[in-house]
Parts: sequence; structure tokens; C-alpha cells
Amino acid sequence: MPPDLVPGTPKYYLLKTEVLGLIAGLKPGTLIPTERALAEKYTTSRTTVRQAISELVAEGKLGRIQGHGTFVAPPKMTHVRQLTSFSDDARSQGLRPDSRMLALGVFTSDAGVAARLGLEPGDPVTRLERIRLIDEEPLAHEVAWLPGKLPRLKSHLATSGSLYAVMAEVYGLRVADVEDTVETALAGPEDVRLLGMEMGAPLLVVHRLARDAMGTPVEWTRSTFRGDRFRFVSRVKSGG
Amino acid sequence: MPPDLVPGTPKYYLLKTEVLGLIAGLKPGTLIPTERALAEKYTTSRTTVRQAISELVAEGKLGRIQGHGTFVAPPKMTHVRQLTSFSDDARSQGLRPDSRMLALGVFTSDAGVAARLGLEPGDPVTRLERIRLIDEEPLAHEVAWLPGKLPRLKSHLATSGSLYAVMAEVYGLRVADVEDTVETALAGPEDVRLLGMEMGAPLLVVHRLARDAMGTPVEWTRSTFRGDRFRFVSRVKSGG
DNA sequence: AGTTCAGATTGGCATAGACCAATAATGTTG
DNA sequence: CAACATTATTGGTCTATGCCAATCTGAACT
Repeated sequence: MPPDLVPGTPKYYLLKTEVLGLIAGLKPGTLIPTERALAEKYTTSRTTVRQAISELVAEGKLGRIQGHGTFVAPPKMTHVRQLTSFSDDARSQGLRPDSRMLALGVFTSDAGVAARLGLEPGDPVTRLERIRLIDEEPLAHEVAWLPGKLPRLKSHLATSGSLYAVMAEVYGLRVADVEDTVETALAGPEDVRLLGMEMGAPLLVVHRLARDAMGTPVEWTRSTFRGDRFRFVSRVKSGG
Repeated sequence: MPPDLVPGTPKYYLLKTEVLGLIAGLKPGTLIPTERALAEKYTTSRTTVRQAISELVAEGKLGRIQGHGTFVAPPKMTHVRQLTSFSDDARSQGLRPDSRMLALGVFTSDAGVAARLGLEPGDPVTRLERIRLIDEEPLAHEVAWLPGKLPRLKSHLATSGSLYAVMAEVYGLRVADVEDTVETALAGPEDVRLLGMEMGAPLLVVHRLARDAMGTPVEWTRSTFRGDRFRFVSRVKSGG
């Protein structure tokens, strides 16, 4: 192990840099030594090795499977979020996008949803919950709230696949501008189940409020992205 | 402790929910019981307590100071990132923005910076490194690369404070559109030193490429935000 | 009252070891 | 040969414990 140049740097952090050097240049999927082997090699405890590995996993540099081993992770994918739809964006990058609908229904809005969509609490709203996939891999968990009832949305979605296209062409809801709020969170059991990620790994939580040309809200969405596998891009063009 | 409704949920995660309930409604700054006290109260080990607390700290719900204790963290602040400047944005929200310049100089561009700014490697570029503060608190660490030499930038910045204003008014570099890439990372010793955060806490790393009306790059910036304390908002208006 | 220094308190890091759960490898059996 | 049962391997969780570092407390001393 290289010398501790900055006094006070924890051992697990030094080990982390060590492992980083170890995997530099290795192909994604390559197995690295087991935790027990690393602990012995660097004369430390498995606890310390696990702290180092855990951070590298959280950063998306390593992956691990219980009973199998720890391996070099594939590089992050980029998700471009524009005014256009998820599926069109992905396809334009040469990726294979897909969606799995988990739930679709009409509810009476609570205070939070009503405030965001500019409705009165109790007004009907449509709730659409989906898993977004790219190349068969879960990318995000989305819950979208749309104002009103939107009859036969399910069949329209099955045909088109693109929510924004259906909103515009069938219901006349045209998105003119959006506001994205990005923050971090850590994966809990729900995220682990839906997105197949690690407990405690960082998430990008994106809230989107979309409005039409009149400034009337037409969509309120909460998306949960795997922070270890994806980046998020948003383009802002000035009105001129 | 409430029953383990989902079989297999780790004890540290149950404890996390427990502590969340404990701090619900408490004012920011309120101290919670010590790690040793919590371990005894919930008949578990300090290691498990620390795993639960550490995740709550990473999520920005708790803070802790060695030798002092663990306390309820203040709510996240919102940073709106528009085409306008950091300082104007912050002031419009009633916050007190500030900057500390760490370094300013002219360099010959390496391959990465040259590619992003549309230059040839070796062309001169200006590098500006700053810490962004809101209400005296470090918010972000920024390194900006601007094409060319920009003479007397330092004194101009000292007068105006706003980089975008100086770029436009003095050097004729007008930002017409930007592309932000957001991803997660974990805090290392450098981030801890500059932003005063926890080792291993999640960061929002934002890369911004700004172009003028002709599509010529005028700024390439890497910003590191504290994910536990801030959210990031970007507004996209359609050209129509 | 103010200062200084010693101890107690609290979080930060690390160790050693145990057992569980998922996977892979192996051997056995029909 | 295929299907199944057994065993070994590997990561996941948890315990118990020790020492270090930063902070706070309070007594002793100006």
C-alpha cells in the first residue's frame, strides 16, 4: 500500500484508492479478489474492506452479487431529459427503451398533488406508475400525476407508448415548459425491489412540473433514478 | 421497536425508521440520544446504530459533530440554476449569496477541456476556481474553464461578482443555452475540506456546457454540490 | 472574573469473529 | 444424461470491544 501522504486519512479510504488502481483498465464484469482475500492481502479486517468496497459500489465503480463476487461495473449511461418523451430521447441515442406499467387509476387529489397541479383537494387526478427500462435494465421508477380523468388512457398508451404524445394528441395537454428539481436520496428496500440496486446506494430523485403554454400545470412527476448507473442531462435553450 | 413487517428487513433499517419517527417534529439543532444510548435502548450494537445514523446523515436528515453529538439537520435549501447568474438567482430567493475565489489563472488546455470548448489542445484557457456560499454556508465547489485569456478578469469580477455579467459586458461572451449533466458521487477528503461535509456523503456533481447564440462554447464548468443540504432546480422553457 | 488544565463525554475508526443468504460447484441418483 | 441434493464459496448482517480525536465540563489556580 502507498504511504499515507495526508496524515489522518482513514485506512478504508486508502484501501479504496488502492482498489481503484487495481481495477483501472479492467473490463466491466471482471471479478476482483474476495473481501476475505483483500483483508488478508492488505492486512486489515473484512469490515474495513467492506467499507471501502461499499463506497466504490455506491459510486457505480463496482458491483457485487451475494454468493458470486465483486466485479468491475459498466460505465454510467446518460439519460437526456428534454421536452420530448423518454422513449424518443432514448431511441435517438441508439438505446432500447421500454416501460413496465405498475398501476394506473383515477383518484381524488390530496393537498400536495392538488397544490402542484393547481387544483382543489378532492378534484379527480390520474395516477400513472411505471418502471422505465433501457436495454432491459431498470433505470427509473416514475409516479406521474395528471389533472382530470383521461378516459381510455391505458389503451392509448399501449398503442403509442409515449405519454407526452398521448397527452397532446388525445387530450390536448401540450407541454410548453418544465421545471426539474434534482436531489439525492439513499436506496431503501422499495428501491432495491423495484430497481434492483444496493441498499443505501445514492439515488437521484427528480421532481418534474410540466406546464402548457398558458402556464397551467399538466403533469407532476416524481422519478427515482439509480445514481450508480445513470447520469441525467437537461438542456436549456434561451427563448430568443 | 415496531414489528418487522417485511421479513428480512435488516435491523439497521428498522432502527433508521425508528429514529426518523423520533426526530419527526423536533426543531433543527435538537440533539438526539448518543450512539451508545441508542444501542442500549434498542438492545443492539453501536455498529448497527452507526449504520442507521450514517444513512440518515447522508440523507441530510441528521448532522453530527465529533465530541458534541448528533442533531436534527435543517431542511434542504433549493438552488435554482437558470441562464442567469448564481448570485442573482440566490438574491431573488431572499438568500445571501457569496463567493470565495480559490484560484484564477491562464493555462494551455488539455485534451478534455479543449474538446468541450471546441479548441485545439494547447490553446490558452482561463481557469476559475471558486467556493459558492449561501448564508455563510458552503454550497458548492466550482471549477470553470473559459476559452482564451480574458485579461483583467480578476478586477472585473471583484467589481461585479457575477461571472456571466462580466463575460457578456466585458468580453462579449453571451450565454444563449446550457446543457447540465447531473450525477451522484461520494464525498472524499477534498470535498470534506472544502465543503465541510461528511466523508462518504452523497454529492451532486453538475457539469455545465454553455454556448452562445452561434453554438460556440463559452464556458465549461464542473460544480460539486452538497447533496445532503441542497436541491438543484433547472427550468426549461420551449422556444415557442 | 478569567484562564488553564485534567477528566469525562461523544463521535470516528478499526479489529476479530460469528452466523445467515445467495450462488456456484460437486456429487449422487433415477 | 438429466435432475436433484449436498457442500463450499462469497457477500450481508450483526455483535462485542478497544482506542483515537474533538468537544465540553468543571475544578484549580491565578
